[in-house]
Amino acid sequence: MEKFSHLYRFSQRDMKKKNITIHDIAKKLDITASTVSRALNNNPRISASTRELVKKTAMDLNYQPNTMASNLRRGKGNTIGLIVPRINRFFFADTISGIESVTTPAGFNLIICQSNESFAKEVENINTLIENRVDGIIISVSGETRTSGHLKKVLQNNIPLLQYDRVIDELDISKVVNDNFEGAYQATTHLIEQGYRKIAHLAGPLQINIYNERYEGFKKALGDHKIPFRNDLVFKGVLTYQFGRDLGQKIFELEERPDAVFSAGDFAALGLMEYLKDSGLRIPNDMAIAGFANEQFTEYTDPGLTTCDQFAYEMGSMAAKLLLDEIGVEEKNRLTKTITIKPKLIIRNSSLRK
Amino acid sequence: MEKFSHLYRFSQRDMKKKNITIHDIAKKLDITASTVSRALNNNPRISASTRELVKKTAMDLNYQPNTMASNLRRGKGNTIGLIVPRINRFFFADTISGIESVTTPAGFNLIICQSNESFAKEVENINTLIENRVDGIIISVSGETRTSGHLKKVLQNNIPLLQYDRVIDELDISKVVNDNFEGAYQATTHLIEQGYRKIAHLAGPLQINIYNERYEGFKKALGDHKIPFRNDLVFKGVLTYQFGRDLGQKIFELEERPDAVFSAGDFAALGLMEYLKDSGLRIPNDMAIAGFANEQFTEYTDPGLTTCDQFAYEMGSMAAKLLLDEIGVEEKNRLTKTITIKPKLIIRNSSLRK
DNA sequence: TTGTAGGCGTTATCAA
DNA sequence: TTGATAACGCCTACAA
Repeated sequence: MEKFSHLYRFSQRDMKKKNITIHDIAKKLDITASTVSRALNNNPRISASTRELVKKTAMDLNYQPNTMASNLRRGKGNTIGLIVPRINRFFFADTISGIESVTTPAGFNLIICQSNESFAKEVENINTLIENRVDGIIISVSGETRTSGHLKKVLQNNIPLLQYDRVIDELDISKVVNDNFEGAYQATTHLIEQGYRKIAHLAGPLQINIYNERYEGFKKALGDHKIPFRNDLVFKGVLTYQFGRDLGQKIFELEERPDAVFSAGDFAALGLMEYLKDSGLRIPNDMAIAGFANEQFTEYTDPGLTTCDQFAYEMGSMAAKLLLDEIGVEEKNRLTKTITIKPKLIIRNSSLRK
Repeated sequence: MEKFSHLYRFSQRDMKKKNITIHDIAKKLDITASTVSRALNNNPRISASTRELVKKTAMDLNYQPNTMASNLRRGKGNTIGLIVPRINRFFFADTISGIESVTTPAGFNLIICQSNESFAKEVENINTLIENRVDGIIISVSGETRTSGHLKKVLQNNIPLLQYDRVIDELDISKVVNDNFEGAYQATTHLIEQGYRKIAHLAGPLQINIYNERYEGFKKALGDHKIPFRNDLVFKGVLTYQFGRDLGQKIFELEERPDAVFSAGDFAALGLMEYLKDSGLRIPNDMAIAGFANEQFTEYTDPGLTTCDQFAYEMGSMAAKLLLDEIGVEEKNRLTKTITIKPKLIIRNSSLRK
């Protein structure tokens, strides 16, 4: 019997565990909740003495403000929603880091969702964020996303929306993007300047803007240097390591091999390079290779892989700053801005003729 | 004048833009808000017909449930807080991905904070999450964290807390960890079995549990194979690429060089390997190298780097599942569980004697 | 099956 | 400078 009563006491205590509210503080100090609220929020219309007293009491009672209540009352939650295709891609992880470095100090929470490159999941994510009444949304769209109805819904709900990296162009909203065209142009030009003339291109899905832009930059660079564009040297697919390896075989067996390859992604470039190395070709002497994204590993491959750095962390922090700016401004006064970040060509030995 | 009045209309409309509530739906259908609430929440105590009607009307009116209100009323926000040292480390990015893959389908939002390896920032993060009344917190502590007062505060607030990877041991709470001891033991044993006898160790800060465990595993493996432990072959520091390079020089110039090195981190292992290669040593013939973490690049270095995979994604998803389990259980009935995941030794050419 | 009523904890407005 | 009051939108006993 003894031990049961003891259990009972415990469960009683658990049930009763109530959070301290501003009313508790008010009661203790014999003032009203409004005063407590004002004191805690550093409202100027309050005497310094009560402010201090309230704060001290709050500490003593181990008071924790209830953000949910405050959110409801003020009609906003100081939260930014973020949707990315995948968190564990280095580029996106880096952008997230940059975003967080801005949002948290500014007093915003960051809710992160990943679409896993699925349009349906992205729509779900959007709905969740709208229901949570986030103060703004930053998105880099999934590989499947072609339409923007779900994004328009965000705007209809009067939530500032900002796109970055992968964007849908039909929307009149701010964005932070990489100058993919310029990056591809530079990389291709670099290959040409190194003396390569028969240059192939591994292209990502051209419906995704970034890959299309890189493709166009590639073509432009050829044209500007009077090198005929050859469609048979463009290979399209999802730019994975395996895709690169498979293409390596195809390219290796070509009657008339290209002397250089510009891949719109580093993983495919790597797969390609490894296959060719395994097949006995020397990089870059027999074939030069350049990638895109400056993935972490590109520095450590043998030879080092020439690629384009996208300043991911900076893209993230700029996107966050831009969004916070928009949140602070009346909708009708918002300007549509596009920040384009110029990528930097990182030249390594995979393309450098000795 | 014409255009001003038109502007005025717009601003009027903006001011008035009110969100649809369950009361609006109720009014339109001439029923009460409670009924609407029940219909929307699939409460069984309601007729199928009204349920459908309500849902249809909600759609028509473009109703968005107000999660903040619902949260306040129910006293919980369906939110999980996550604190990691850095989002843009591949290991953590991967764990986050795993966590998200569990929390979102379960209907929880994920608020992510990074401590940037700073204890002060970690304390701030904790406070924010407590104020937000998150339903649970998952944390991997910063490199500076030695005390657990801030974590105890979480428990005092009756918020389930779970540690993973880097943990503070003085707390009686569940955790998901890597078997660092075992991983290090395996890696070292592998080197010994390959015939190496004079094995050095690059150790991380030993105050951080994971590095200490790896250090102990290393020592144990030596002992079990009757190889004397030599303190002068243990090098401590923060395991960056540069640290590895610098140590490469030091080790290269040693009168009596080790014939193998086990590094508690991949980046330092890489720096070391590059320095030694540049100095003309052949890996693994002149010196074998093994790392820890299975960073993405380890597969692509030349030679490939032997390392330990930690199943980061799985660690994340297990941590999330475990936490959600605890959230569903009364505090007094919660069990303290430790899930230890055995790492997998990935043997590559950096340690494989031909 | 539906309605009534009250409150979650906070803050804004008005009044004193 | 402080107090009284109401409302943010939703959910849930309890009543009908």
